[in-house]
Amino acid sequence: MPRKIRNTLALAVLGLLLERPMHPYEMAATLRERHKGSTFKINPGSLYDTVEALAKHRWIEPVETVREGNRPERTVYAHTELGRQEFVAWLDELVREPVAEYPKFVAAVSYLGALGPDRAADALEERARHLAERIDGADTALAETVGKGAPRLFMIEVEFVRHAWQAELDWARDTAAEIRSGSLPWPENF
Amino acid sequence: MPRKIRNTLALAVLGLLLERPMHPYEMAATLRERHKGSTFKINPGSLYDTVEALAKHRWIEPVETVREGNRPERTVYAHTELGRQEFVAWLDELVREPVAEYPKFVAAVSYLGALGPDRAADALEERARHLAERIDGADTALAETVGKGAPRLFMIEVEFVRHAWQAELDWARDTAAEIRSGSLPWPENF
DNA sequence: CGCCGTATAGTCGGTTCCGACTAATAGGGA
DNA sequence: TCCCTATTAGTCGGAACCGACTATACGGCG
Repeated sequence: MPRKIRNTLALAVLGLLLERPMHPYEMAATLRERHKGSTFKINPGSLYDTVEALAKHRWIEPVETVREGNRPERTVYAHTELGRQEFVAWLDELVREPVAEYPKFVAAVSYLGALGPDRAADALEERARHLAERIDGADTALAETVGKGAPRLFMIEVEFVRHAWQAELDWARDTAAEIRSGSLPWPENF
Repeated sequence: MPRKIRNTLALAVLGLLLERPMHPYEMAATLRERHKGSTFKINPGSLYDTVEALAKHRWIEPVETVREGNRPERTVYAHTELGRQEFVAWLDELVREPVAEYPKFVAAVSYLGALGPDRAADALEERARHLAERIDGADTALAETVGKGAPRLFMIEVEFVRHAWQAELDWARDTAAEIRSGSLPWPENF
């Protein structure tokens, strides 16, 4: 039987609840505060759906419903023992086994020919510039975090995406250069 | 106004119809034949939905409904001029502008700490082995295609994913080594 | 002290996506 | 010739996902 919950936002929720009980809105705020907005797609609708699904499977449980001042009620959740176990097992699996992900860029590259050589090279060079900016942003975020004395492990995924972006940038530049130089020949039927 | 159709399968459909008219089932078969099954997620349900959406927006049009022998009716579609234009514009945009994609591995890495150092290093090393296999597979596919005299451009996206996998593999091995050597310190609270 | 922008907290309806299932035919072997 | 399997072609109901929208409260400023 495949895993019952696939949305990775559930992973974020579990991770947070392992620290301490929280209500959904607080989860979203905490994730954003920690720069996790680019790791997880934090959409209110998805978040509440996910929390509900986790509760249904008993990976988390509502622990109290508080009302502070006259603000709307908030349901605070905590992880269960089952949730803690599933979290680690899921994590382990996600790291061990690469899964197919169909990124949009790959789809586009597969029809690169349709742009014609000049436009394709232009587009790749522009992408390279955008990637360079993002890499700068990642470096800044990393330096800032290390500066505040936080352990590297807290931003390890940023190190990874930085590495991945660098590789993509290199490929984009090299491929653009190959197109410009003519060493990547362009067939007629495009 | 954002793009009306986001599913990249629509890109594949348009790309095929620019070659010649086809019916949906034939599109799926053709894509699989060309090893595009790892670039596009070809699911029958999604495919028929996508074709319908494309027709609704007049990017493609039904050109005939044939019945061969006693087989069920098949609706053959062709691209429209609007479809051809949108295809190229969309392609251009997808190549130029990196978009956030939230891959599962990044999500998992962001909680790598929860695995503990030994298990994390194990998991990363296993991933590296899986990636090495995939890279071999990509090399085989590339060699085969070039051997058949097909232009490199037809498999350019395979060159890209091969490059991306290699970068991921390098990172996984390096990070595992850093964990093993203790140069990536592990905080207590995990 | 009334007004406005921002933060808090979440709802809801629609679209998209998925994959198990259906159904018919062609081809091959016993 | 009859059955079995593979191939052809597509349907359908439900799960997942999204993001615009709602509603209240707080704090500062003129």
